[in-house]
Parts: sequence; C-alpha cells; structure tokens
Amino acid sequence: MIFGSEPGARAKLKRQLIRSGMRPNDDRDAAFRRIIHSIPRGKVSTYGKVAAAAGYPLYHRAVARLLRVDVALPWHRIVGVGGQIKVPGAGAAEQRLRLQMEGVKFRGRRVDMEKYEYPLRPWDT
DNA sequence: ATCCTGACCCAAG
DNA sequence: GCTTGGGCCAGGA
Repeated sequence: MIFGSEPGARAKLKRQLIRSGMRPNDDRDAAFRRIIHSIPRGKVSTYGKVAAAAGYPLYHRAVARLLRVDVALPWHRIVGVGGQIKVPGAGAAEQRLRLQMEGVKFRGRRVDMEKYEYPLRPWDT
C-alpha cells in the first residue's frame, strides 16, 4: 500500500486533495488521452504501456477505467499484455473485428504483438 | 469510513 | 496452456 498502512489513508488523501481544489485525476486522464491518441490505425498498445508512457506506471487500471468512460477514445487499440483481449462479454468480438478491419492480425486469441505493437515513447505529443 | 468490483498485471504452481 | 494470490487504482453503494 503506497499511501500508508493506516486504514482509510487513501480515501483521506483523496478528500484532502479535493478540498484543496486539486483534481489529481484530470491531468492523469489528459496524459492518458494524449498517449492513446498517438497510437496510429493498425497498431495497438497495452494498458500498462499507456500508463507508463503517460508518466504514471502502476496506473494501468485507471487507463481501463478511462477507456470505459470516455467513448470518444479509440478503445479497441488497447489490449492486455501479450495481446490478450480484456473487454468482457460481447465487446470482445467487436474489438477483434475492429482491429482486424484495421489490418491487425491475430495469433490464436491474441494480437500478434511482434508486428502490431506500437512503440510508445514517454511524453510523446 | 468501509466494502465491493472491475476492459489490469505479475509471479508461481 | 490455466488458475491463484497479491498488489494497485477509482468510483459507487
């Protein structure tokens, strides 16, 4: 637990930040969006790589949350490590279809990351 | 203030 | 290959 061992430490810090007028999530999400938009058609990246490239390693789950909430993002170009599709239910088939339409090929259930992973650079514009 | 859950990830077995 | 357990973040109940 990086926020300390005390119970509720994380929630406490969150409330404190909000009370002081800061929105720690906004700049993170903005950074995530920048990185996500930099991935070209026909290429993919992973939740973890996006988070790290945005300057926030360990925040891969926050990337997933953003993709779920912000419908304007090219969500289908983000997959799990190793090229695994992580979208639940019917969305999985749609993601695969969208990727294939962009020319991305699969090896079994996974995206062929050797050929289609886009090398993200930190603080890319 | 917990508790729960999720489009995660990694190391082990 | 697959399953588990542990770690991590955010939002809602």
